[in-house]
Amino acid sequence: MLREQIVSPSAAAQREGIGMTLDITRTELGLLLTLDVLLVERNVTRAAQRLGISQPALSAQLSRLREIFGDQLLVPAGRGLEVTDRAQSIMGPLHRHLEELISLVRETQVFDPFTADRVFVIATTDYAQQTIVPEIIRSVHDAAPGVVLVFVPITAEGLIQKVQSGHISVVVASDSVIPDALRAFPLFTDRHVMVQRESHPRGTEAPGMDEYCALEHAGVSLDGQPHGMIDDHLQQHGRKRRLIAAVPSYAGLPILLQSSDLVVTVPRRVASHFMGRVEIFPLPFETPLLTYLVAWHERSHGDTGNKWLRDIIIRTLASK
DNA sequence: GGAAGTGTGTAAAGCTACCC
DNA sequence: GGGTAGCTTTACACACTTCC
Repeated sequence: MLREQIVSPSAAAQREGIGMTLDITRTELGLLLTLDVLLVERNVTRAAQRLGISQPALSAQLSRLREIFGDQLLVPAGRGLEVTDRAQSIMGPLHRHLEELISLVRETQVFDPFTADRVFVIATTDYAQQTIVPEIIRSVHDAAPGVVLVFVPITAEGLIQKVQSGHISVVVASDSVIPDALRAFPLFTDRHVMVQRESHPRGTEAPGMDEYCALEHAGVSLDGQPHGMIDDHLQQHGRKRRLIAAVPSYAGLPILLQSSDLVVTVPRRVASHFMGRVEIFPLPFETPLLTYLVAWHERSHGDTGNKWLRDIIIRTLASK
């Protein structure tokens, strides 16, 4: 008989009514997974496909769930199903607890990079995509040929939720981007430099403050605003530079440099990856040090696969 | 070891609501 | 009103566990 109590000191104690009498069965635990999928899909056919069973089988499971909860849980609404108030109240806690159980299982599983076929999603900034992504891909592929890395751009909106839900495995970005709620480990630091094309008419001397502000600049604007961190910093010191154009990505800067007399101010790592011949100068003023981190959510902290990924990113980048 | 009970699966048929 | 989509019910099969 499969139906048995999960938490009980002994069968004898059960018969005697001694010990814990948690009224939940292995079957019901499986049904909770079904319910979780059903509440998301709100469609028996699609939920059955996701769970890899037939639609009637899932319908039977829904029937048992309705019996257990004493509620319809999902009621017909047109051609689909609508959740009841009771199901609505169950939905959040159920999903959270199941996520915790899944994490628990993952924590106990040993991640073997040689045989792993897992997909990791890494959220990065434009900076990382221009500089360190190739190194991460090389290191991961060498160590784990079956692992697939998916890089996605960081969007401030919902970042925490995406990391918390597991849609994003880790975040690689500067400390100004990483939310405090995430665990993080420092990778390296960087500073801004000024870059111009080779044979620029202004010559090859490092610029002074007056010259820097008088030069025509191009920049990167992710949010559509025509000023950034450097402009804010200059403004605090009562200075202003001449920003002529802003492009949405660091990738657009080299062509601007080669085809004009514009100069750009970017992190040194970005400058060192620019195509074409360029000249790099220190800035005539101090800027805050950029600290880059790898960050992850508490729920992934014990996941051996996630830990392996963090370690390989740290090993690859921390020494650079 | 075999019978009985339980859980879960599929196939088929029926019902209901929506769309044209 | 017929076609379609989706859910439920029924009948039956199979696997597994428990009990004798």
